[in-house]
Amino acid sequence: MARPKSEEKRNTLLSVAAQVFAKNGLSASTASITSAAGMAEGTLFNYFKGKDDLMNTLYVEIKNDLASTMLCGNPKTDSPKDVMHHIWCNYVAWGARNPDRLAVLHKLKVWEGLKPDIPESTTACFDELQKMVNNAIACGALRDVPYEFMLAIFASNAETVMHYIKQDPDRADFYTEQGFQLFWSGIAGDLH
Amino acid sequence: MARPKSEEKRNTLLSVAAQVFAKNGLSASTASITSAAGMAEGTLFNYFKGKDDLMNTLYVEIKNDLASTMLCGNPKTDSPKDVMHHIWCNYVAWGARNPDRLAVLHKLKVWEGLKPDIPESTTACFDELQKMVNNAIACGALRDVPYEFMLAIFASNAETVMHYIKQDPDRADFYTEQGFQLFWSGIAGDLH
Amino acid sequence: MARPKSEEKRNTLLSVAAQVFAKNGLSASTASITSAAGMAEGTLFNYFKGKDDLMNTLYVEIKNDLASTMLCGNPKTDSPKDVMHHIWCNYVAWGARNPDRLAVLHKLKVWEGLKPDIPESTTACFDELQKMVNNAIACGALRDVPYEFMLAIFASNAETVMHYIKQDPDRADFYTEQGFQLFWSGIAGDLH
Amino acid sequence: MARPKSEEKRNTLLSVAAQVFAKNGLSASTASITSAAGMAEGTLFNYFKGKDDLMNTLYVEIKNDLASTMLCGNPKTDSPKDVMHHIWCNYVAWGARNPDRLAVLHKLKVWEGLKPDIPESTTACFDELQKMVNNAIACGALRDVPYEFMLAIFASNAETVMHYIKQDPDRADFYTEQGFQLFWSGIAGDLH
DNA sequence: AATGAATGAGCGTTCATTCAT
DNA sequence: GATGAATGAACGCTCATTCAT
Repeated sequence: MARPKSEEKRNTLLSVAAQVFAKNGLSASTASITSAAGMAEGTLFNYFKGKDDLMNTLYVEIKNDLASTMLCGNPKTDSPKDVMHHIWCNYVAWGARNPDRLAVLHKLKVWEGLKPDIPESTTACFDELQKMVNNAIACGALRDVPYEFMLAIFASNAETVMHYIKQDPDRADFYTEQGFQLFWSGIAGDLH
Repeated sequence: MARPKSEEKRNTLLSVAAQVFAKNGLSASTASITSAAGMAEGTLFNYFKGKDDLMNTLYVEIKNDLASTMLCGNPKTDSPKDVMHHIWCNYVAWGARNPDRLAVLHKLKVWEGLKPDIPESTTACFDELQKMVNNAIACGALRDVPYEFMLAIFASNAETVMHYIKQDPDRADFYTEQGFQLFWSGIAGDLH
Repeated sequence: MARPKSEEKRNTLLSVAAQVFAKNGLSASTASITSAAGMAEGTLFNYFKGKDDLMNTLYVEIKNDLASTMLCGNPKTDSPKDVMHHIWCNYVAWGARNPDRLAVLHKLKVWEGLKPDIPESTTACFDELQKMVNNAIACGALRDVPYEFMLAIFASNAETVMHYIKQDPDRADFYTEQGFQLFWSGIAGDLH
Repeated sequence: MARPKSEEKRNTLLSVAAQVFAKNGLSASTASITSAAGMAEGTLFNYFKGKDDLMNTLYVEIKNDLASTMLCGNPKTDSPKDVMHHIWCNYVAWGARNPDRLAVLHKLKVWEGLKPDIPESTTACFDELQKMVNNAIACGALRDVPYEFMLAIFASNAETVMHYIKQDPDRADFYTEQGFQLFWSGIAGDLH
């Protein structure tokens, strides 16, 4: 190979694209991305088939980043509440640390052109969580709610929290804990 | 141009724009909107300063529609739970009835170019609700959570419900009630 | 209508395109055409779906022009030789008068992207000629050669003549007559 | 770069280029050629100064191939008719055997960018033919027509024949002979 | 000599907006 | 007021060419 395609350049493009899209919207030009990345306009197309491909790739990349961050450092505990609290905190902290990536994620989620069915390689990682949740439901520790639905509420509540933290970063911990308690109280079964 | 001749044409443009934006994204051309509305390309600019203006106007219009729908038929009851349940149901039903407008609302919310502080002429309508909530918090009927924050959780949960209803319309009632219970259990104070 | 699409502008575009293509090849940019026509870049696309459409339209337009020119002023005579001589002269004279259009015709004929089956609306005009040729063959006045094949030889010989006239315009008449005699001697049956 | 290492690679490039140009037009990318040839993009530029050079070289190469094929196996006869018939058949047979090269030749002939006067190293081979023709004209065996002009008619008629053979290969012999008779009858002097 | 990633000028096309009718 | 042809800046993308490896 004359010069191998550099993984680093690819990553730079993705991360710069996230910043540019966050700042200027998805309608930001590919030229503005390559220029911000210090590359020639054409270089982007060596790494991605087109703008669409870049955007879809970015979507997957952010979702994977988020998913692995959420599960990172899983505590050795059998308590569903503790496990979910851990994940919750990881989630919210990631959002606070990566406001650009979070913003882009939201934009991409409502983007026409998002390839369907890219998504759920992600959720595979959550198998263990699902098992735990189902067990907890069976023994009455959790309200009998569809797993997917619960997860969606979890996510939307967490993102509401992130939204508030972005506007008022000083009270990050407050919102994080308040939010989780709201979620948990809603979800917890009668036994607790 | 403040009060154009035909209020009807203006409304047609807004409602057609919502459909077109929902289907094809905010990048849909103004020509595709006027064409779908059976008007000439230039006509749009007799009613709106430009595409941006159309979009901002549409955003406000949808938000106002939603707000007034939510409060519509307010039940004569002092129970915060009943009041919120009533609003919740109105909200969810509106979303189920107006999937296009809901979709556009989501797209516009993450649109760069949304004029900030178009704002909350909307929330004025919710003054009474706010008073009720604050009273409920004071007497322990509701968890002590910032009003705005609670509203945001309320909205995001409701929208999660709408999302599920869109995919599985037959279980609309189930999701509506499950969702509200989750929300209410989370929000309710220790007294209940 | 606000301003009707002007047939004149359309014709200007076609004729300027022929000149530009003749001079710079089919790879000439659409911008170079509109600029030479004194119009804005976008205007071309009001009149043609795209560059391909312009080129296909131009091809048809030139062929039709040529065909009607060839048949123009048909002499009242029953002699196949006289009729073909008349057409031959019209053909060659057109080529000498319209070197650009002739050049573009040649370029377009070998252009990938030429829509198939556009062509032969043209040949309909030649029905009478075909009848005459077939009669002449039947009575031995013309060699028994497929009509289409004979026409093709006719055309290619005529274009060879045009080619020579372009390089040596002073001897136009000489080449025209020489060429026709070559063609006619080849095609004539034994009776003549 | 005059004599690159691998003559074979150079020839491969030329012959693959002919196929690709025939199929996709002269606007085919250099990358598509090298890729079809199983080489790296840059390799083409080790053998040719640029795309233009490749195309001009290809033009000359095909013309030389054609010329030597036409004269190949020259029969020991003094009859101009037999000699021309021999050449005619070689010509037509070459075209039927090499439709791609024939197609490219036509495309290149109308290509802007063809270097003028690459020229007629080719025609040198035809010196003997020219002598024979001039003699035949002098003694009345051939019509008194400029040699170059006669050659052009010869070529255009032959190519018309090739065109018909391409569409109807089963009647190749028929068209070949019909075509030659047409040509010869046209060209022959009064003595025959 | 061979490679292919990097380059950036140039292209066809779109589209919000203007304005003559 | 309604129209839609005219406009031209801006875009995504291609591709011949270079050159570090």
